[in-house]
Amino acid sequence: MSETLNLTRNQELVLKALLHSQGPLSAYQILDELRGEGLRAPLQIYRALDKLRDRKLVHRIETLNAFVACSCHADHAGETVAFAICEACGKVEEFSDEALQKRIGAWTREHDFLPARTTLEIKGLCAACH
Amino acid sequence: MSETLNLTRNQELVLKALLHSQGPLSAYQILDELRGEGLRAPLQIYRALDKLRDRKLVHRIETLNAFVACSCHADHAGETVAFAICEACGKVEEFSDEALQKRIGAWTREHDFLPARTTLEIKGLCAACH
DNA sequence: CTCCGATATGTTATGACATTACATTTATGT
DNA sequence: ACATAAATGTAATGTCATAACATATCGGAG
Ligand SMILES: [Zn+2]
Ligand SMILES: [Zn+2]
Ligand SMILES: [Zn+2]
Ligand SMILES: [Zn+2]
Repeated sequence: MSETLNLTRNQELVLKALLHSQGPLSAYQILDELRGEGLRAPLQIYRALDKLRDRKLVHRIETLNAFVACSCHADHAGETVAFAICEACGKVEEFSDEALQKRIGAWTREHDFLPARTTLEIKGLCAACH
Repeated sequence: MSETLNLTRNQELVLKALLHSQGPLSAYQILDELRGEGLRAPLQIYRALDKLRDRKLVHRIETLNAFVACSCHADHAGETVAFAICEACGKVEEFSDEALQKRIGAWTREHDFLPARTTLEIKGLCAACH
């Protein structure tokens, strides 16, 4: 699977670290996990993350300064991706809500604002934690 | 006006710095503006910001690591506050959309997620910049 | 008024997150 | 084989935020 993605060694290592994690990881946490593989500097992680984010294989959680592997079931074409973040167990659920996007689109049209990227992060307690 | 808010000296200085600014300011930018008033350390700014944020007089823009004075026309009671951020001129428009909140509420109910705080930031170009 | 607890302040040091700059290596297409 | 673009390695630095501790100010109970 990763083979078909033509990832470089560093990119593949970073992606696997995120896939194996239960929750979001900071760049420095990823680095610590990959020191055994020979990675030493933060920049090696950030560069891999940048490429993975370009390809929507990884997302950044702005409110946590951390990263998650994409768990999208559908495609990312033009979608606004949102996250529900449990403050108890740390799990992050990625989702994309059609109606929500429509509402955001309605606001931007009404206010003549040309949107480029939308960040939507909801913090609270997941079903298992309340 | 600020007098009726019973702000301390540092809080009032920080709030005024944000009110006089055209766009969001980082804590360190605020500090630089207030060195003339005798402030020297980042913590003095962060402490004032914390109090101002508690009282919803200031909001943090997560995607910019920066802060803005509240420009809310209505009250903040239970509202989700959102921001439209112009990437050309830097202006930030604060808003609160009832329908949007309803949609977010619908998603969280459907997924049995108990929301605490929502962050919604839209980056793009404002009416004046496109 | 005096004491006391709560809140705010001042200062230094440190921790956490991210990028610049530059040299080197590896992949790709002609 | 060569030229070019992409990726990597490394060190230093920049930016954002908090910990720890000492001091000062405010406000109410006695
Ligand atoms: Zn995704
Ligand atoms: Zn949970
Ligand atoms: Zn506001
Ligand atoms: Zn603009």
